[in-house]
Amino acid sequence: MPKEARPGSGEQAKQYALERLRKAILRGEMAPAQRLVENELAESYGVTRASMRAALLDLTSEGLVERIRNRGSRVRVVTVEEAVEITECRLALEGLCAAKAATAATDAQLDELTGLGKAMSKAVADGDPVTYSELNQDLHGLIRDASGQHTAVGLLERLNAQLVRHRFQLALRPGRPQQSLSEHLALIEAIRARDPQAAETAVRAHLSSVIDALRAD
Amino acid sequence: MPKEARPGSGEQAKQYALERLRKAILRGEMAPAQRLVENELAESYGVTRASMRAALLDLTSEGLVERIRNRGSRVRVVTVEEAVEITECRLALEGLCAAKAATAATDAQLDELTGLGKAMSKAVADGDPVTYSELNQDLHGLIRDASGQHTAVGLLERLNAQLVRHRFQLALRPGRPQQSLSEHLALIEAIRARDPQAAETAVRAHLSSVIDALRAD
DNA sequence: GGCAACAGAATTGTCAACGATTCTGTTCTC
DNA sequence: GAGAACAGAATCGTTGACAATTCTGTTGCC
Repeated sequence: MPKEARPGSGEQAKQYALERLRKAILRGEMAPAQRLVENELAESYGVTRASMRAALLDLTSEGLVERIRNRGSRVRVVTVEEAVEITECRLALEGLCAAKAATAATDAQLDELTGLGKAMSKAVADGDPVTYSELNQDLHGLIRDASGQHTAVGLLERLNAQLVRHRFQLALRPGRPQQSLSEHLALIEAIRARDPQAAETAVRAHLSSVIDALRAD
Repeated sequence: MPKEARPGSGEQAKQYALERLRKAILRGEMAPAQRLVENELAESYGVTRASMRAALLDLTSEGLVERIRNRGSRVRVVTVEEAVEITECRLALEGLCAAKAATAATDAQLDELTGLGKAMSKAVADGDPVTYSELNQDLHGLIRDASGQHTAVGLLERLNAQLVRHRFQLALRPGRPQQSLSEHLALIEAIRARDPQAAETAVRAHLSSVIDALRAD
């Protein structure tokens, strides 16, 4: 059997619907505040309404979907104020991860970091904000993995999912990648030097500047 | 109709079952790793299995319950290592909240803080660890409220829920309340002085000492 | 013409029964 | 006597239908 076949019903139908819908939201295919009708989604994904419902409940607890009793589900809209709050939490948690990563990272991970830094520099030099934004994600992800902080990583993934729209807007702002790059390079250096204190400081500086940029919306 | 009546069925049965079970777990009425059978719980709370099931799913995403496909649900056991990780996240997030609270707290909230500090001193002097532990919770809660950080507060509440058992053990350890008290008083002073930096440092010092105590298990 | 009450449609919430999976204790074979 | 295969029980997963709620467009009244 094909391993990515559509589970018409039964099996892990919920899981399938969950990932499809999550991706759709993260890709911005769903307009903000768009109504999510259980029946429609269930039909379009080829699962039963119960599976779809379960998926929506999951996404609600992930903070991607908002649901009102007897009124249905909507794509959650994150205001700028919320985005700032979320980023402040990221600042605290990623600071922790960066500090841990500075001591816990393997040599192979340090090499990966170095490579990412070069790729990011190149993306900025080439004026390619989309690639840069992706590498940016990879960098933060790598640091999280290297930290070994399972709990913090889980929280951060949830927080990040809620920021897609804002992140996208931010990346396309002129001049933003340049500033972001130098902050990231400083962070990479701190981790490579295995200096937890400096790594945490660098993360905080970086995310503070993100917050400023968000507020300038 | 009585406002806390048992919704024999219908109504918001899931909500009812959810809160009952959550309280039971938080109070430690459920043994660690105890099996949670949907039918049994549903009957004992007077709701249908579907409602109970939904409640269990919610608790799973809150991290209080662990569930294995086709094998059922258990009260999640938090190992010492996890407790340490969770507390490290608390350290980061409560540090943020304390700093914000130092600038955002109202005068009334500062008075409340002062009162709590006195009550805590008294509880320690009286050798009453249970009361002290409750006041401790109140203090952290008050600081969270005063911070106005909606996102961080939500994350912290989830993290804290997972620590009940460890928190309980910690509070009964001889000598622990004394050390904890002085750290808390320093924190209160920092917030009353409206010094964000000092407040964050005080929180970090306090939770670091909690981590040390946890590790000494 | 504007506003409130009302019926119909759309949508979600709940339920009870059926089907699938996993565990457990027993039996059969070597 | 030990291990594997097997049947039975327990439990969870899924489905389809029904009930409750909310929204919407219309009608009647002032």
